[in-house]
Amino acid sequence: MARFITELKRTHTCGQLTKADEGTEVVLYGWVNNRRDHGGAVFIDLRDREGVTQVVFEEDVRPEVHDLAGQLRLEYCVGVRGKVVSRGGNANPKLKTGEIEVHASELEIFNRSEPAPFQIEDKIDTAEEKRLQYRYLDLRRAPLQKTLMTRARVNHLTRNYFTDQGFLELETPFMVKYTPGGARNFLVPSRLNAGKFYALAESPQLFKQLYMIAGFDKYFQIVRCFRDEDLRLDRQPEFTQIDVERSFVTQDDIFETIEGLVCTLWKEVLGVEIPRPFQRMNFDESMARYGNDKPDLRFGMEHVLLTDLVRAHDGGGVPLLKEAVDAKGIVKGMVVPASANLSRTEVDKLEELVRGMGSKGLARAKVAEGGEWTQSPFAKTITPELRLALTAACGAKPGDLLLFQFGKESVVHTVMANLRLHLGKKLGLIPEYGSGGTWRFLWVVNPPLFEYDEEAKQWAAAHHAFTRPHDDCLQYLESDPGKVDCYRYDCVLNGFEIGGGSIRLHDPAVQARVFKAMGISDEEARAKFGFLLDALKMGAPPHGGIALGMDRLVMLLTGAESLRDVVAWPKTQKGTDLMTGAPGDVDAKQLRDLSVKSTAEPVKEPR
RNA sequence: GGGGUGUUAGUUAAGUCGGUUAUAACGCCGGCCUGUCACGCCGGAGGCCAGGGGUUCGAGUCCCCUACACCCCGCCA
Repeated sequence: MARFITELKRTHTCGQLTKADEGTEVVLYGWVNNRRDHGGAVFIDLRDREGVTQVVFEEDVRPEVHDLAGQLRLEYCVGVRGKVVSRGGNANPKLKTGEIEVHASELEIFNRSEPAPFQIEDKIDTAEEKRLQYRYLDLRRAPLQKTLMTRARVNHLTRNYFTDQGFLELETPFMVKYTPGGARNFLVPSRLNAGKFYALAESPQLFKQLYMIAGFDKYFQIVRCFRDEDLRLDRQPEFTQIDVERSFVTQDDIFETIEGLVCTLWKEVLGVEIPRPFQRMNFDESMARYGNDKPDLRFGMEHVLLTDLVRAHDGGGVPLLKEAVDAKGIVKGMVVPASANLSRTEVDKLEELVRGMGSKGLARAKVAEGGEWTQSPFAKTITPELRLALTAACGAKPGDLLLFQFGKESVVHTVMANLRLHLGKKLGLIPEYGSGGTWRFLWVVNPPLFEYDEEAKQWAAAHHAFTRPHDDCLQYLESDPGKVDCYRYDCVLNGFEIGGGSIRLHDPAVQARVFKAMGISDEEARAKFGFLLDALKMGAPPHGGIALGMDRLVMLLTGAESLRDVVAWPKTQKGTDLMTGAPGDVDAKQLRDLSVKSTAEPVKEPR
């Protein structure tokens, strides 16, 4: 008998064989996906990353091979040699290779498998905790195999796209100097410099700008970034960005580059043509209509800003509304169509939801025939004039339900944005993945450069301090910083921010004014960003760029519901790796070498 | 830092008003079976009900604490 692996090389994958291969002698390698032992004949579904092929072991052909096949169990790793035979009337239409099967003449068990902690199936109910603990088994499942293969394809397509257009793939350091502002950094103690720390790069931002200054005018990188912030469904502590920077460009040039990439990905991976150019929306408009800067445009239920109306009616007899506008808060409303037919209990549940997000409550009103409000805390006190004006402004018809939020601007926006998304999902307004026409790309543009930090009583960079203000706003830098818009842009898809970037500030004089507006002294600026400020004075070209969240792109391309489903080895919500146990303890000597001492209380071990 | 949900055989779940031996399916072990593909049939093993404390004659079930996981707010230039 010939030997597997050394002599018998794999001839086909398990997703490959068809009727056309009938009569061919083949060698397959893979895992036992399922077995059906009929005594005289053993059926095995053999699985590799390409698919599943049925293998048959018959008693009267090779008794010793049949006997060995009888020992096979789920997830055994095996090699099989045999002949491709048509299944005739026994074809399985559910299987890509269902028209044929392999009649085995040789079998080798490379490795047996203990019973797996969960069964390796496409659809699985096993708790994610258990799946993450045995991630290498979870990754054997077809949906995750497919996702990671898509991910590899995205990497490949991205490299080709940029390389073909003359971009250089250049690397940047992960271990960098800590710079304040922005995301919290992971820190790495320096053994050779006691008491000093590297930071893990939260993005290649400054280095890619320095590449521009160095003259590498078209740069890209598929790069890991690290942020020590609290995690979410769509946030991991280490994640991958498609990072891009160009010199001598406008915002529109960046948009063209990125739209080209995204359209290539959607065409090649999904076969979908995305219309260009992408829709654009001003930041202010997005906040007003959707409550955030990453609106999901796949459904309506837009917000209506009612602040001016309420102020014009001086609260309309409702003390809470008057208080809100008097305190410089805002008022927003939203219409839930009559067809939604929400019960009293369901609306109470919504109220619970918004309380969890910092809201004091959920004011509501059901519009009756004739414009009366019912089921509303405002119904008795509100003036008819304001009531009719609000109903009209929201475009509500009899039977519709009005929902209101009022008070502090940021809370109202957040609560209303989440309420809209929640209702969109609950009422089935969001088309399912793959149903077509569901890719709503959007550029959110022209946000303010600064936002006011209430605690510090100080204007601060809304994104980062190196974003270029609009030229026609420069006059307000000193007098009214809140009025300064900038060349910052976010690429949004179906409610996810898939990328963000800006045209950078390359003019040292304007840079100095921006720092001044933020109350950053020359010395402070020098201490924090000295090397970049120096570089900007050395013939820095006009430049700008963007970073796309690669994991999120793959998530959207594959219809995955969580970032953890598109990252091979993800962390839990507390940033731990359930498989390896990271982060772990280190011994006292290691800490001494690093001049590091932990102040953490020893963890009480449960006994 | 805050709010919420959950934790019962290897896995997924059921478990009534607090009541005496904690069920089922799949998987696992043994046996039978040549056309199955969610194969079938017969038999079997498998549990500190997350951990700790309390209430009670009696706790999987009620209360408190802790751990872990998940979702959200804050945070994420």
